[in-house]
Amino acid sequence: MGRQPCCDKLGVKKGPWTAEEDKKLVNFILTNGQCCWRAVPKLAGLLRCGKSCRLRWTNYLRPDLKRGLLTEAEEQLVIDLHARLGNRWSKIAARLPGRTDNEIKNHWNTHIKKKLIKMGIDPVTHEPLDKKSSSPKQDHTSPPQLDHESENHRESTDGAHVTTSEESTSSLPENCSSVDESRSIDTSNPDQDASLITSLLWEDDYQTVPLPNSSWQIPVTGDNYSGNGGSPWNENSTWLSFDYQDFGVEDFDFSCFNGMDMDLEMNMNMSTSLEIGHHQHN
DNA sequence: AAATGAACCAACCGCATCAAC
DNA sequence: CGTTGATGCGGTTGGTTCATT
Repeated sequence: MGRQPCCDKLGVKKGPWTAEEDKKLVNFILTNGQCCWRAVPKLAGLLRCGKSCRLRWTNYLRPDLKRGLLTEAEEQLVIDLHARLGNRWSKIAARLPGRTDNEIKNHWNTHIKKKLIKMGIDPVTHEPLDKKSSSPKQDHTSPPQLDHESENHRESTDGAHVTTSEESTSSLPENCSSVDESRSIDTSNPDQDASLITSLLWEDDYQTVPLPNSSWQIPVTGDNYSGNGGSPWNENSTWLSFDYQDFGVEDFDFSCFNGMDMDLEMNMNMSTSLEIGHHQHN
């Protein structure tokens, strides 16, 4: 007997989610908290595979998501993080509260990449393009030093992996040259806030900030969902074609998202204030 | 106003990893 | 310790929207 496919290909709906499906999924999760994703579609009455449900939730329905374009500060942060972590979008996303890996990945591919190229910076290595082309050692097929470094980071930054002391000591805050490079990428950028964010983030002992959904299985209990703007859903619920009160969960407590690490909250506050600061710049 | 191309983004797919047995 | 199943991640695709001609 072979391994079961992640979902029955037969009778599983694909493609864009309808408001009705969203509603079912959110309603189910808010009511039941987390159970295994594989079981979610069945229990929620959805003709989707669990994977699809998880993706929909994490990328779109999660209440702590920010919507809209990344701010300059966030963008700069993504660049800095990418210089260190490479294409590990989930790790990068973990440092940007309210942003998903998919969102960041998309933004990188559609905006930042082009921006960097325009600025003469290789989006893969984060080195100047002309420098790169003049370097006989490097070619585009073999990712240069930075990629090698990021391979090390892959080990040292991934909590699941055991790190050697050498790897971990050389991992992040100490080895800041690339950040300095990327900081100097755009000296005309009035938004030095991003550098501040980055440095503060690295000071944070480079502990991976847990994603909010790491704790979303905490049962829904409280009564302050309608809160004081604390719930990101308040501001952002407009992007949904329905109102969360439709679910009868107006008293839903987002305490499961309060489980977010203080870092995360700090970062959120920080980026919010930076955002404001940035707007004031403009 | 219509046609076309570019840009954007949600969603899918396949592989990797981890935990349970 | 190997196998299996669930979940997570990153690359990619395809549909939709926007801009240009």
